[in-house]
Amino acid sequence: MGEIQGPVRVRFAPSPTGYLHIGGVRTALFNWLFARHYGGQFILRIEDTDEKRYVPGSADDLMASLRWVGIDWDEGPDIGGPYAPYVQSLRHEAGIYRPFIEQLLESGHAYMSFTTEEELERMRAEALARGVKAFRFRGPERDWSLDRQREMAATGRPYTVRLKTPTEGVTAFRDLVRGGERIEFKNEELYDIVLVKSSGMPVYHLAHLVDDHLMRITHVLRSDEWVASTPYHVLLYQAFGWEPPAFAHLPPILRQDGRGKLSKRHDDVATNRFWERGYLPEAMLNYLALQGWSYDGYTEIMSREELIERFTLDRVQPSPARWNPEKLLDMNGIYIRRLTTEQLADAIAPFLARAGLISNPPTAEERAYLLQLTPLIHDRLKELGEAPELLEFFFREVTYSDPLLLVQKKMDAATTIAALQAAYARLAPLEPWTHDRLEAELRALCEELGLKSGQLFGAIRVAVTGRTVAPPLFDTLAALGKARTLQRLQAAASALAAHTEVKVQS
RNA sequence: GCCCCCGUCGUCUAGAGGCCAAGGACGCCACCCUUUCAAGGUGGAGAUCACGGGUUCGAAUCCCGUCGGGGGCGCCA
Repeated sequence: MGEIQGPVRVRFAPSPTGYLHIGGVRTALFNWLFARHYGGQFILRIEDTDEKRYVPGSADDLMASLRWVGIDWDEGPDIGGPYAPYVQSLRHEAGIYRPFIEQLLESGHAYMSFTTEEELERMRAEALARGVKAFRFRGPERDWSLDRQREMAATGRPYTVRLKTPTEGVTAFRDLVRGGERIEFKNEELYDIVLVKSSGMPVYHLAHLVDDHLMRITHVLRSDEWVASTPYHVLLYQAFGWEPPAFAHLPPILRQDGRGKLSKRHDDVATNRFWERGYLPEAMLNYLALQGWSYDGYTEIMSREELIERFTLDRVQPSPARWNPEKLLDMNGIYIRRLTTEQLADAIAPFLARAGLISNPPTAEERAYLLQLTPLIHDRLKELGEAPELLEFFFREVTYSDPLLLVQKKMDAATTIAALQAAYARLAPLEPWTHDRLEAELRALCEELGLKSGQLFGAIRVAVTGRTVAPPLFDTLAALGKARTLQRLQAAASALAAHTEVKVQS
């Protein structure tokens, strides 16, 4: 096994049962990278044969999630294609699966099973009670003639169609992720799976396989949890007399604690949550590509194009990866730092608007101001959603919930108030109000007052921003403007005075 | 329970018999830079390559067993 040759067609076939989580995006991504690397096609197909778990709107959400990270498809439910439709319920309505079911019945590879769900349930429970290790159901009808099956069906008894699995021998397939190694199952350990529900709706096993064949899928890259059902698929390909595709089972992404697979219930991993919090799609794409795949021992930051160029199946890891939000966060920071000021400003604008700090879309003045503020937080941002918090004091008045924060090391309320007032006096006449002039004046003031820069600047920082952690001071003052700076110096001094009942000299 | 898959620093990984007294990244710690926080720079702790047997002159790399983890055992996908 080695080189992949010939045209490549792969698909991502999610079921619309809720939000797409990042594990699903990873599976889609590997398929997409594989298709793009070999110049093949990537197909999106919606597998909605489970009427019970269907969640309206989730197909749209899932497509939005894929588009967000930049995954596009060559054929799909929204854009059609030569094998349309790309939604299984629609294909079922169009009668696409019917002849194939008929074929299986005729050839004796499948049979009508009249055992009801309730009976099955009871049998399972009894078997368990008897201490049977594994309940492997094979219906008595598997030995009936097709005519007899049809007669029974004609009486109106509901039935399912089951695959008549062999009871001896082995079924095997090769897996590209494991270097083309053979994975083998004993047929006696299989059971007669349902192919068509009593409602007449085909089940995943049948539908996906017929579709893959009809759509000329060459490689099936899917999550690891499918290896156990692959022998059934192999058996089905044999029953139809079709050439099976190549299989590649991708390692799962485990929860952070390693206990089980990632799930929406336990982990905050719905894809749309990441754009809400301000993750860059490039960062997500890059992070996800590294979950189970690597290029070499040291290259991590790779563009979409580099990923496409470098992605091959032989570098996909068979062992599970583990969800690591800290690594993603770090990577997001890297991608944010690579943005230009303009790009970042435009990226954070919606977040500021949502926080009510600016309008949506921003006015020309707001955008200009934002362009001035963006460099102050550029290196400090890891999620775009943090921007409103970091920038809030530029848009709203500050309050001093704890005035004692104004007091720096080795200072007290009195000296702090004096320092703030001295700063006020020093800056009031300052013209022009620029970074360099502010720095020169305030450094000189440190000398005069006999204060360390940390002390004076710290006090001013809290006075002007209302917080102990903020962007660099002179940039902040310059961006804030003279009027507001002076007003806040005064307000802070008063607040501290009121709080400590120190008398303010006027 | 049965079947299948997997097993290198806490985490993601490099490693395809000698270049490995195991390299990179995240996280962690320290120092430098510095007005706070970041960013950046430098350094550090952290893996007897799950364990035990083989094969071989030589094994993280090959084989077997054990243990551990994960997955599957549905008229869900």
